[in-house]
Amino acid sequence: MIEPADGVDGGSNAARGTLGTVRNAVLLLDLLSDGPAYQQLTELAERSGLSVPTAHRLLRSLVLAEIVQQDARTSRYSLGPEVVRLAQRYLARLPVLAALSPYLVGLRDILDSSIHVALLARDSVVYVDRVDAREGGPYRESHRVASALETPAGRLLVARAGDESWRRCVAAHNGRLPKDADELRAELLETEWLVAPDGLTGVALEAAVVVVDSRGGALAALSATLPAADPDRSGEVVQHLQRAAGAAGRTLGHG
Amino acid sequence: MIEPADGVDGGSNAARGTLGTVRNAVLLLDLLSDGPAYQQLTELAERSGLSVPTAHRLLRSLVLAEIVQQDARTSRYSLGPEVVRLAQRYLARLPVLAALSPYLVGLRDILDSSIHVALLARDSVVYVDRVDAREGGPYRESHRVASALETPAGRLLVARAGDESWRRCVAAHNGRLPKDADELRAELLETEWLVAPDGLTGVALEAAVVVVDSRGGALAALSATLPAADPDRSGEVVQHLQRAAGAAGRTLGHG
DNA sequence: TTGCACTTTCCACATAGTGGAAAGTAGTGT
DNA sequence: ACACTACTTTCCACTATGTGGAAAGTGCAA
Repeated sequence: MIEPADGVDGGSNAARGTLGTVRNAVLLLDLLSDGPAYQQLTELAERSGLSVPTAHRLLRSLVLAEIVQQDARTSRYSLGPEVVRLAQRYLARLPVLAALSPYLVGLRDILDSSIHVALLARDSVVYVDRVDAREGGPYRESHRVASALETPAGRLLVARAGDESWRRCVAAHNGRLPKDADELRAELLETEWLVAPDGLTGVALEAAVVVVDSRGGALAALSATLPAADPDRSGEVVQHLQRAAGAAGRTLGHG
Repeated sequence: MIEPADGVDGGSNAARGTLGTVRNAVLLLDLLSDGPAYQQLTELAERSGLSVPTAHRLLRSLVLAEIVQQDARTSRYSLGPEVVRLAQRYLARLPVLAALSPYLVGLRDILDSSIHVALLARDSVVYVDRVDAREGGPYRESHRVASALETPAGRLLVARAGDESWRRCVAAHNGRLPKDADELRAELLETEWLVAPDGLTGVALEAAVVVVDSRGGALAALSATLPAADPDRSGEVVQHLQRAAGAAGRTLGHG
């Protein structure tokens, strides 16, 4: 009996005609992206529900491709540098980023704040591009990944993503939501912008807007982190962000 | 007979005990990272040497995991957003980046240039972190990936990587090398820094140094792009870069 | 040394992945 | 409108390929 990584068999299985080996491999990658950077084989096997030899073979195959790294000392496994190359090539050819890029430095100079570009990936917001403010704050989190509902940029994006994405994000969100999920989503779909305290520092404010293509799909979020919490500037900041996001969206022909 | 994606069988095969399905899946990811963003199934099948149904199954499995995206209109395939999430989580936990991050803004302010952090991934340099200069030049290439020998940062890194990495990079480099490969490597191992015209614009200069851990392994490269080509400043720039790289390296306990 | 906990290899079994061929789907030109 | 082409997707029998249990290897600690 095999039946890997699937709670209940039968039923309407969306994964029909899909390779179990690939499913298990990405399951391991998922586990490696959680928790500590380097993890033990036996724990990965247990968490994934795979037998130890199977997990070992999968990891070895991924190590050969440099998708996964194995520490020579402890023989623990972690993600490898090849995922960075793949991601970078993806981002380098992503039209939204190219469209936004020319505006970022100008925005920073006008708004005197750090500017970020965020994408939605599964149930996470990832901050993929940034232009740092003139005076850096005490902390600089360079490769931020957060649960989608945790940040303004993420909230705007996930509300505009598909229904399934929304449900996944609500389920994955461990913090408590201020109101009913559907109601929150309706509210998020109303506003064009969002200002909220930065989840990390708590004192700074993050103002976010979305970039939509010609068909109205939300492709990315553009956000500014105001160094001090002076809410009076929010209006001005949002206005500038919206102008840039609109201009960028207009240069995107067909999404 | 199966024998997928392996020119000659027999011999000392390093891939023994390795899953063909995983090998083929990452082969497709590799192909997707080359050439146009969206590619056809048949061409991917041909380029990979896999049969069309097999390539289709693999891609479908990867799409299910959002490692790969399929355009609803053209049904062509491209890399998907999940690779970005994985890469970001890898980078967020990479000690070198955390060690370098605090110095970047200061370097930009002193040197009045854009600061970059680059890693080596297979045979490519990827520029994974950046702090943009006060006055942005005309172009801003946000997610740069280049053949390792093309840029100063890459050259320094690959010379210090393993022998096999060096060979791979020399083989992958399509431009022509100024001298014999081994001689070039010896030279690169001598210098602590490198200044060369920026491969992209041609006019700007890129100055690079490496960050080494306590055991002398090269973990990353730190580089500055000088807006105008005034070589007199190179000495000063390199000095500041080295100071930051040294300080960062010292905070890294055991690599 | 013994003991423990983890990683890696071995091997027989049958599951799960394979390729050819056929069916479905768009897009194009006449 | 039609047939024609080019590509994507599904079907199916075959067996190559991936699987899990058990055993061997490795390293660290007492």
